[in-house]
Amino acid sequence: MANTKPIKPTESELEILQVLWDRGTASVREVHEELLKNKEAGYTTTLKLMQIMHEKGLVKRDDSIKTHIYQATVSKEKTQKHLVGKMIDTLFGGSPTAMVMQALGNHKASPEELEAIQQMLNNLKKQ
Amino acid sequence: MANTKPIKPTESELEILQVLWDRGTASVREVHEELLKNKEAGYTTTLKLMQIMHEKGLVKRDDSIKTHIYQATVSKEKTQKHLVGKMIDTLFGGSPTAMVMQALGNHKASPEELEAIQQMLNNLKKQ
DNA sequence: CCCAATATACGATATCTTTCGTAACAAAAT
DNA sequence: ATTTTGTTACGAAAGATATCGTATATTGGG
Repeated sequence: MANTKPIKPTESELEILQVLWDRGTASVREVHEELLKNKEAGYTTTLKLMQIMHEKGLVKRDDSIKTHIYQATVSKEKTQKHLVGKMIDTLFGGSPTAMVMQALGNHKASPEELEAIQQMLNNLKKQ
Repeated sequence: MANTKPIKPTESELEILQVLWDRGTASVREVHEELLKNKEAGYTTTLKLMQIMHEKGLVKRDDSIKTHIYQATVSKEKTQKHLVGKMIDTLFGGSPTAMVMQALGNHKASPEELEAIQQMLNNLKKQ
């Protein structure tokens, strides 16, 4: 039942996944253009990365047409959960609270967001 | 003023730093024994890693005696802050709240811990 | 003094990640 | 039809990480 693949996307793969999660589907060109907003990179570099991600099963693609269309096969939520869990283990001694406190203490959140967290806390306490 | 070194310990380096943060100081042997509890590895592997960390400046050491004694030069808090910030950026679109919600939603915390977070939220809202 | 045990140093290797040049091909424009 | 443009495929190389074998030194016990 448990998902047997502990997929650990690399830094670069994560950047690409972000774009795919955002857009649902995208061509290499589209992903590449998006990446260029944040950093320098050659087109074939992006292409190669996406081909490797395809081999690894991180993405699937429709190659029935010339310009292949890619799509993530791993969900954003699952990936977040996995990586956050890992960080809690390796950097916060297994305490999610320690991490939450760290995040709240060092990274500003708006009053609205704080309110949202408040709500969630209340729900958790009720259970 | 700004710290110019963008410290990014690798996975293995982080495991070693954990031990050093915990004990304050430790020899290679001591670190190695600790690592063995969680995974297989050769002694010289640990040694080499710590030597590299020394070159990088992640640790300092007292080598006036035969058995060198190591100590972390980067603080646990700073490292946590840095890596959490990075994760927020690359995986949560820059929203610390999104990350907090994820952490709270997927990783159990005790009522006491929830209370602690509650307190912190209240303080943040006052400001 | 000599040996066994324990350390460090260092180089070699393996693997993973990232980057990019080049070739081949298809489609569109001229 | 020929050229230009845009695309994938592929291989090579650079860089970073991790692992380990071997050599060399130091120390303490016998």
